[in-house]
Amino acid sequence: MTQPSPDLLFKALADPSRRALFERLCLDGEQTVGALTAGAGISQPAVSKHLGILKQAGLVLDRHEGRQTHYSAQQSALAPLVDWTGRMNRFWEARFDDLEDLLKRMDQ
Amino acid sequence: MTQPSPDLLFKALADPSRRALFERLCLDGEQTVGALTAGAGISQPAVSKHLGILKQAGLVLDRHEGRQTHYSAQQSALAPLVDWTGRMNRFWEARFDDLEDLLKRMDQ
DNA sequence: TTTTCTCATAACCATATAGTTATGGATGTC
DNA sequence: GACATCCATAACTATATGGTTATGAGAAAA
Repeated sequence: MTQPSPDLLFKALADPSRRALFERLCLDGEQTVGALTAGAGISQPAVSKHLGILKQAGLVLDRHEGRQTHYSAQQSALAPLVDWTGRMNRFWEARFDDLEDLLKRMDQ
Repeated sequence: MTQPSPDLLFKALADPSRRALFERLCLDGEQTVGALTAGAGISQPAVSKHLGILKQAGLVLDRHEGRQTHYSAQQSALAPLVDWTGRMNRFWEARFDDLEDLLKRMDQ
């Protein structure tokens, strides 16, 4: 199971409809396409397409049961996002530490 | 100073060129447009446009000095992103806790 | 079997987006 | 003043994207 690229994740989550679908799956748990379509303000094919993109990004899992498909959030797929923001902030902290060191040295 | 919306942030960071610019500002610190253009594989106007979008999302600050503009990363703007991923994961943990509770109760 | 239901895909359209070249304004240099 | 440099904006183009309606495949119901 390879890590999804941050690029795929950012792109998948950049769209408000997709983010709303993902959030709903996170908050309310597994849902069928029909249920998700009911809540979203868009057509069923649009929902299916969005779910396909979320799935490709590793953000959701699908489970077929009879004639309906259940989707659920795969929150662990957010890991690369957390890593990325962490990396960006780590450098901020590092440079902040540098600044602190500098100020300390200037104090002495 | 109002929090930038997750939507603006996700959209701003969804583009690889913009993310590369932001990463570079995070890692290497303040840069002029010229310096950034040198590294990026795109034209100077393209870089300027991307920087404009990053600025609108609150991700970068600009500082004018003579005829050049220096851009720097505003990492604190990532806060809404961290919050969002946190919220999505909190619910995961909550439901995980529920599962644990359930298993414990089943054990007794 | 026939019909109905659920979802995915196809085909299409309008708009958004990311890039380009051209240009101009402001600032520094000669 | 004349020229060069740095950046932003304008105008344009090609492609990507998000939506639609139409349709079809597969499973359940009749």
